[in-house]
Amino acid sequence: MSIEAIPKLSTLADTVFGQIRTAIVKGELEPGSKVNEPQLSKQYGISRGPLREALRRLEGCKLVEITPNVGAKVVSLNILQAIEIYEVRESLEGLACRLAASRASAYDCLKLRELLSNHEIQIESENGRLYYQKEGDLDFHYLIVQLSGNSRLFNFLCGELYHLLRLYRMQTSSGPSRPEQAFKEHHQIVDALENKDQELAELLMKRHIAGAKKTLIKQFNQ
Amino acid sequence: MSIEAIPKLSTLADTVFGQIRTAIVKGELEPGSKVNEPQLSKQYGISRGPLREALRRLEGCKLVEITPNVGAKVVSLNILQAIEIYEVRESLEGLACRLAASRASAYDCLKLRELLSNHEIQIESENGRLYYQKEGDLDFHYLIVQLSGNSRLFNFLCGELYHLLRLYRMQTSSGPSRPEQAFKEHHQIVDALENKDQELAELLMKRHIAGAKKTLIKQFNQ
DNA sequence: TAGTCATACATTGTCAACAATTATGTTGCT
DNA sequence: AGCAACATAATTGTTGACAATGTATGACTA
Repeated sequence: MSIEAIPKLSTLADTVFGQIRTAIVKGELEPGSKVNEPQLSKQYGISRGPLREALRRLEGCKLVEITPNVGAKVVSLNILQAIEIYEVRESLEGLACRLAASRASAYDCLKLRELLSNHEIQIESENGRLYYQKEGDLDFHYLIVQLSGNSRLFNFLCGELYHLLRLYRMQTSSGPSRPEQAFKEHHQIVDALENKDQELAELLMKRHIAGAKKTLIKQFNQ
Repeated sequence: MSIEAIPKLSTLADTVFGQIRTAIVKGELEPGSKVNEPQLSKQYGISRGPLREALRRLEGCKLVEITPNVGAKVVSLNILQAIEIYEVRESLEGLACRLAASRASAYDCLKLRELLSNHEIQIESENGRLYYQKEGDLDFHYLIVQLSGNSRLFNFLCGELYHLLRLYRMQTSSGPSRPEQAFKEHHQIVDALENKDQELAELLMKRHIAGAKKTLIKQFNQ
């Protein structure tokens, strides 16, 4: 009984949805640029049908904006929209962190520490810092949202908001800077989780994101 | 220069998206039931292409679940999922209310009072109470979210979560009960908005929704 | 030269047919 | 009777063609 070659698990529209989402978040599709259906469908080797379905899903994720009879264009975020995202983040991740505090096991906390250790190592190397700024930061938040156990929360944050965040960071070529500070705050948050201190966990996470928002605004104002 | 008959403002997929969404929320499409594409497309007088695009949008709103090679089925919410929604609501509407408190004008507050007055009148009549339980309740929350000025918040709450809420209420044929209590709390919230008391506004809204959640759970446990 | 109008082109919207997969029902066997 | 394997039907996935709409080009007029 060997492992059979998995024939096809998902549909064309779904796989291309993921591919285009990655392309947008990585900046391979320029923010604000118009999407040409025949061109893209040729590029991905599919017909326009599945492509349009993928675009509809991307519309739902707010990664493209579709205007009837005109077409889809890749979304472009300005500072105001980024601030809106951070406001929502602050609220929801605060909630996620509070819920996580009430549910996280010792093992979960260990896993978080491991993650942070890896980050620390990577911070100390120069290109590691780059990595941390680029993606690693979100890993931590991703895990906590998972620990919250609220699937609605998870879907919205990890399936939508984080991608928009990545897009904005890419667009402005600005990672979450202040890695040392963030690193300390992350550890404080795990402390609170270990103690199952829900209120403190929520407060620390909200403050953590509020701080990131301030840095964001400061960076913009110069 | 008379008003011309507006030829066609949106696409078929978009209009049908709205129609099906209404049908789902009203219960005309039974929760948990499978969606038959040929049948639905015939029913709405369109072909399967636009219908599938509409279904993809509904998938984004979490109103249908699509399984590859199997099809879409109308979502069905259990009590646990409803609680998850209320948790997210509590957090986000708290935020919305705080933001609204910092932005709402005297005129905005007047409008809110008017809305509540109309509700009060309708509460006193018997079928009015029914109305209030069914939809009217959300009008108030809808307006406050609008006043928050955060479009990301607005899109998520009013474009997604409230529809799911309506679906659950319909599914369990249980409106938000406790209308008198809710009515009082609504007025308290407007008081806070008028005083531009952000913290109080947030606290009251969160407590308001937390109370609704408790009622929800109590109703379920009997 | 600027503005507008008409024509031609490109792109999006829609459809119906075909291919691939899943669900259904029947037959034959133990 | 119950189960397995096959054949059939129904449904989903995908495609290419056609229709409708928007966009760009260029000629014509003031």
